[in-house]
Amino acid sequence: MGELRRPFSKAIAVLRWLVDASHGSYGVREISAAMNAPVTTTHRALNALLQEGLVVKNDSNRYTLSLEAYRLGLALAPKSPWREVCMPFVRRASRETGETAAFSIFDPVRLQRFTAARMESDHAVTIVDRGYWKPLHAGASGLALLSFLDEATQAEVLGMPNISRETTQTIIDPIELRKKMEAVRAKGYAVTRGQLIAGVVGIGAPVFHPDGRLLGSMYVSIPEQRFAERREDPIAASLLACCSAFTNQLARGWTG
Amino acid sequence: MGELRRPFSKAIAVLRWLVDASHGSYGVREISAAMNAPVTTTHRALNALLQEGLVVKNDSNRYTLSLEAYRLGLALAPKSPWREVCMPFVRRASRETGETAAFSIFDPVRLQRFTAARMESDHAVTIVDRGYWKPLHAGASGLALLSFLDEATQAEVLGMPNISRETTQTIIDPIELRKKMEAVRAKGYAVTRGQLIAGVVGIGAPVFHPDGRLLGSMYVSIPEQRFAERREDPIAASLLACCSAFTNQLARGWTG
DNA sequence: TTGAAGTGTTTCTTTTAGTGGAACGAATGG
DNA sequence: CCATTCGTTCCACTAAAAGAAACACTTCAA
Repeated sequence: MGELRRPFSKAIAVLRWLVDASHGSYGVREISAAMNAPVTTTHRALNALLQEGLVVKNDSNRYTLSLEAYRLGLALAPKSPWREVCMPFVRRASRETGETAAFSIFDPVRLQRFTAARMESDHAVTIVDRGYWKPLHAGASGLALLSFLDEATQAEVLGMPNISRETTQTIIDPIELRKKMEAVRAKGYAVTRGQLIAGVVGIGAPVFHPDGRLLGSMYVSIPEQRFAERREDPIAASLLACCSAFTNQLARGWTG
Repeated sequence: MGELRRPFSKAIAVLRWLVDASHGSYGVREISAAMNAPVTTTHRALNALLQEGLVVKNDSNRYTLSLEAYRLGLALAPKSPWREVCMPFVRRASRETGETAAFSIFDPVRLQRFTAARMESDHAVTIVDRGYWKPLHAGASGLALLSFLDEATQAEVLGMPNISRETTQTIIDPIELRKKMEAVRAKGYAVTRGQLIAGVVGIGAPVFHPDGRLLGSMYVSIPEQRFAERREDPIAASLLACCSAFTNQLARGWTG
């Protein structure tokens, strides 16, 4: 009856869930359900986290991330090798386009991306998202990455089980996706409408490491109402300039 | 010969060490030494972390924090319930005093503090520190907390084994410390010179939760050369105003 | 060229503590 | 007041964590 035993994995899964999904306190059974694990195991994992001071239990026996957990986050965030390097370029892109600009990091292991830095525009209406891992097949930022990967990796991504329909505009057919990717490569950047968030136009371009490997993508998000066709060219030009400036800076001394 | 078995604890210790002490890559034996644990155990812990994607192993078999680890930090930091609440007051204190202002959170379990938010002054010379847990017996921020704790807790702190001499100015004699604390209580804030960092004057005042318990302290750090005696009063006044404004804001609806 | 001293990793037996279904006692609520 | 939740404890079972030692590999000096 003995199932696979990986206490560390279980506890980290709980921690990760609390970090990603959370803002508040949760009961054992609630967490257990999310983990898809027996209550006892989750309870034990929570106790381990409790002992390490990463979660706290309040008066009504519900669990929350602890101050120490937040401290670790606060200590880690500024050390992130990415933020400091990409922030100037994100700022520049936002200033030049007048819209919300951001930089997505590509993870060659997960074959996913996440937004590492973002600069909101001054407009009252801006786009918010929550900075978790995102797929490559949907949205300008993802497609700007996917389209410039090598053939083998592209095939791997297209074959992944989580080619999900994020919105009604998401392309999930491999053939159509390949066609779209071809168009992206031809232009040098990706333009999508509401593929990831309904009502949002995205323009994204790849950022390469000087050694040639794909690092991430810079992108701009614009509410559909505010976007006009004629804005595409100048925005894309500005974005591409930022991307190559980024690569150049990396070339001038940074051993990533 | 079987020692205590706590795989989760070991792995978290390694992770924490990497987060706190690190900016770079480390070998197994190096980490093992820092952990004060057998190489094998550390190796296993690293493998667990590796499997969870929290660390990565580079070509020369050295270990570093992974992108995913940084992502967790980036995801966690902005969610910190502290930053968003205290940031406005830190900004105000910095603006009013013209110096670097910060807010320290008091942890009633660890009986330590750490800096949750900081606003640098515009001067060329500013104070930097690294945001880990700090003791209460040294520096204005710590003393502003220690002095306003209840008698029993104070005794516990003074009896702790880590009453360390941070600089030559640190007071470590319990009797002298009590005298200093008495003075702090009388004034309502703490002024220290170089107790934590040589050449830095600190002025700190306690922040209370509306329900009366001690939350943290706001403090200002000034390079000694730039500090004049006559500046103490206005800075302290500004600080105390910020602190009570903070408490008032908490009273107006925040269920900390 | 050799070998001493590093490194990270694997092997191995012992034994602890993780596993999870079931039972428990305290809240909660219709 | 019983039914249903909750978090927690109990328990036999056994997988995996422990850690000394051997291993494979690189480095570097003699």
